[in-house]
Amino acid sequence: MPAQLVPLANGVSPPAPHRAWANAARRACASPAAGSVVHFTGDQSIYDEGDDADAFFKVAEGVVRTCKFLSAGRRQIEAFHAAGEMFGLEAGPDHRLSAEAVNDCTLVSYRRRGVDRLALTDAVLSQRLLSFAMQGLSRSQDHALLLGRKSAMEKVAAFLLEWSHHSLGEQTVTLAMTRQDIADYLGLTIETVSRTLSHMERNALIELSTARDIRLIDKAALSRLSA
Amino acid sequence: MPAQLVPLANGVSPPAPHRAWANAARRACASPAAGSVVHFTGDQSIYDEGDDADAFFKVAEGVVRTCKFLSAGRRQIEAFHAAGEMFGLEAGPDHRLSAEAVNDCTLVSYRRRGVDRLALTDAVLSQRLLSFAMQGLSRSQDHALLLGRKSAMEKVAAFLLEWSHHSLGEQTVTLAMTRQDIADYLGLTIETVSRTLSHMERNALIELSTARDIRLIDKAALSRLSA
DNA sequence: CGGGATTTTGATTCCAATCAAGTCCGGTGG
DNA sequence: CCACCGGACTTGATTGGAATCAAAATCCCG
Repeated sequence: MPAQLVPLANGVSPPAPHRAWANAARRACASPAAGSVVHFTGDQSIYDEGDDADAFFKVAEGVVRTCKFLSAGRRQIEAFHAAGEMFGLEAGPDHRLSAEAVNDCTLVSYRRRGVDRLALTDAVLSQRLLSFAMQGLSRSQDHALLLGRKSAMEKVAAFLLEWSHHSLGEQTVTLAMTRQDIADYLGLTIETVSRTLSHMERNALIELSTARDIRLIDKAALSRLSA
Repeated sequence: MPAQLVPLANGVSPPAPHRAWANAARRACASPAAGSVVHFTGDQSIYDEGDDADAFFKVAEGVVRTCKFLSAGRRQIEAFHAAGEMFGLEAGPDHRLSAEAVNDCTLVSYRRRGVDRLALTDAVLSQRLLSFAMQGLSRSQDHALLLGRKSAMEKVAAFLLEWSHHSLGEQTVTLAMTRQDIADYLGLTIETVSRTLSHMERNALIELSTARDIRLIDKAALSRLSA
């Protein structure tokens, strides 16, 4: 069976769901601007910091985290990537972050060299790559502001609002990640994340339907809190 | 007198020193890939967050800080830019950060639209822009790790080592910025920065010749501390 | 049900922030 | 030249917010 080839789409619209192609589909593509579908299960490593950056990815289903590690098991999650988002494109020869599946996910893998080559002649693709990089930069800068200058309450509020955009109804946020993931994204501990959420619930800002399903009762107040 | 036009150089090599051209030189350029020379004095604003991003800059002399502001006067410095470094290039229509002169500095200003247009036909320029953006992204991600997961001691050690690369002899770091700038870059307070430096001096890791001239006595130890 | 992982809650500690004086320059003018 | 001024920096005392240590509760998933 030939691997399904997926074109490098224009926008970041959520792609149609893909079915479980064999992992062997990876790298089976011929056209440099087409990707092959790959699957990862929860907590599986996609690539590690320092790995050869010969491929980059677009999320079709699921959520991916990109992160860096420090001594003593400290981890900083740089970003979560949901359906439609790309990650893993590098300027240098190797990956500067690790990438792991937060939950079971379907990705489209693109070969880096092919895209590099194509970009030399395709100005529109070039523009799109630059735009992708600049958006990532902007996101990372907002994240730095959060990490460097916001309180635990502000961090958690900002996180909830950020993720409300990824949930269908913007009233209920369904979190794919654990408290540890959230803590490592916000530069906090799991206990502080949990306490802060409890505190928000006591103050009727949110409702913890389950630990992973959070209803945002008072978005305006959260918004005020997040800055 | 015609404004001096400065080509968008290939690398990030420190450019030859420029003399004080009139501020009127700004935007007087004809070729889209040439820039005009501009001057700013210490603490002067170059542009503010939200300003129209019609120009971006390369530092010829001096140091520039790019930063974001939060309520209650909180500030996060995203980066310091020294000679040879570019800043202010945006994906969207406006600047996402503010930029201010740390000390008196000489910049080369490039018009954004011109470069955009040129990039459509010049693949090499395109590549260079992408590379620039990706380097910024990488830097910002390292910064996020520092802000989210490092102790005060680790932050200051990392900062000193980072800035030793900008000093002529890598033994003595001459700081262009105040303790407040350092604090806002590292997500600390001035007192903590000062205390941490004093502590490092007591432990014979550094020597504070003056407050702004720091001799790195034991770089290996600093390096160990910074991770 | 049962059992492990995840999450919450509680008690305590600790690092960095805050509050509060000093000290050290670098520049200015007498 | 030197005394003085003001901003930048340092140091000290105390507080406070989040981390750590510890334990219970809850949620899954078989």
